[in-house]
Amino acid sequence: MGVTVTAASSLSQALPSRRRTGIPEATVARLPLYLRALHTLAESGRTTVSSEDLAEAAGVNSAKLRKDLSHLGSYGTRGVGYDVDHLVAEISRELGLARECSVVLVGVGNLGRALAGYGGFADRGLAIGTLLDADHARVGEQIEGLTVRHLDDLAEVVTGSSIGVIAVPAAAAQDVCDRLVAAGVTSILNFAPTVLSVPAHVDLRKVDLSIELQILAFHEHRKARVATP
Amino acid sequence: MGVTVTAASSLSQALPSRRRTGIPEATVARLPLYLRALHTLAESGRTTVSSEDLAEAAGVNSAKLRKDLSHLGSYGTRGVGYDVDHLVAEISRELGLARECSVVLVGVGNLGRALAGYGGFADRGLAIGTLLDADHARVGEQIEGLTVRHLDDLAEVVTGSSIGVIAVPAAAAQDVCDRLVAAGVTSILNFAPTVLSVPAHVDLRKVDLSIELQILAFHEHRKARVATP
DNA sequence: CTGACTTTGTGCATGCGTTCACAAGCGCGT
DNA sequence: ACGCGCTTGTGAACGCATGCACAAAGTCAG
Repeated sequence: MGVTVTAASSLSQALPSRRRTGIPEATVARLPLYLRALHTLAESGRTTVSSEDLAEAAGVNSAKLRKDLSHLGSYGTRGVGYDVDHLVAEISRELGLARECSVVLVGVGNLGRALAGYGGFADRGLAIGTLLDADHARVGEQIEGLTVRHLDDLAEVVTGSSIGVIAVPAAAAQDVCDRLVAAGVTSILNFAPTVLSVPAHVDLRKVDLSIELQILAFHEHRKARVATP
Repeated sequence: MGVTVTAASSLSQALPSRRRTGIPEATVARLPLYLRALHTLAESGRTTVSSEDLAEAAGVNSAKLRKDLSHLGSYGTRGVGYDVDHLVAEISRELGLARECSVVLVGVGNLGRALAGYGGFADRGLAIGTLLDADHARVGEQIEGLTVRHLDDLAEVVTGSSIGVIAVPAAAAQDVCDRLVAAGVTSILNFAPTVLSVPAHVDLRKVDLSIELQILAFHEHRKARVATP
């Protein structure tokens, strides 16, 4: 207890974990953290930052931070630290945030709306590009500056490399998933509480909003159990 | 590619990972997965299930599943499999879902509303108990059968072991967090894209909705890069 | 120019998690 | 009763990730 845990990933299905790039999966999972911390620092006027300070801002160990950054290359200056802007650029480049990687969000219920407006998304570079919904009543609605289009328009909005985000009820998730795949999407992020199946060439990740809460409940339960054995 | 990754946790700050209980943190993170799969199976009428089948339903390796379950005890029958209902009961008990662990959700914006109605939460046992918001205009509103109360009522709704969920804008998160701590909450789940600081005795976990998307972008980027070197 | 201080980058050891592979155990048909 | 086949539970090996501790490298003052 008393330890801040940043939940984020790597309950992986054990991908060889470092597929071809020399960058470990665990490091990739932390890069977004560093990126956000760097943006915050940049806004407060910092131009350089030491691994110690950046690590604290991101909530990780400084040794881990340095090792993570070393996988990208040697972008620090000994005795000084890292140049904030330069590091932002390098991490963004590595994550592929510079390219216009269009994100298609399906489902503009509460969760979809929340995602569209999530502060963390637009960390310069990776913003939701299209909103779709199967409900005709919602088509035409304006959300965060975007107009909701119908799911049937999917084929028109999918470009070369698109990422699909599923934020629909569990019952509709597999159908939406299939349509995304049919439209040529090869990377899908699923927020619906269901296990989806996709062809072998598609990358599927899943975010379950309730898992972290249940983990927390476990610890709370354990605490109570230790107190009264 | 073509591998389904279930994102869920354990980018921990390296807690000794197995604090006192004999149950590894990685296993705890997967128990909710099994629980959901079991509920689905139960609804479709299955009474027993083999590790192979359950593993597929949950999207994990069968060996991993067996090892995970073995940490709870020997609840399987060799040659047959596991009794679905019994296993549900055991996992729920272990996670502390049986106790009425009241969950207090602060912030009923889009994200808060999405959480309140999230299909996965109410997997029998762990439901949101209270909705709070700092905006007087939202107080009194009915959401998912609950009435929104004002944040100032915090002290009245916090019971013995409560879990606090923060679903407010980043700028307000630290303030809400402090108020939760002051009210005696010792387990907090943060959905706001900010690093929060808490006293040593408080358990803080963080869910960042954008991280998974950025990881996916990385893989998509890498795929594109390999294709055109 | 030199020397002392600061901070990066990394070799190494340790521990956790995953996976394989198999023995132990249980039910069922005969 | 008894063996056959199926499934669990686990011992052991491997690999990844983490964290320590230090050498390399650069800055800044004088």
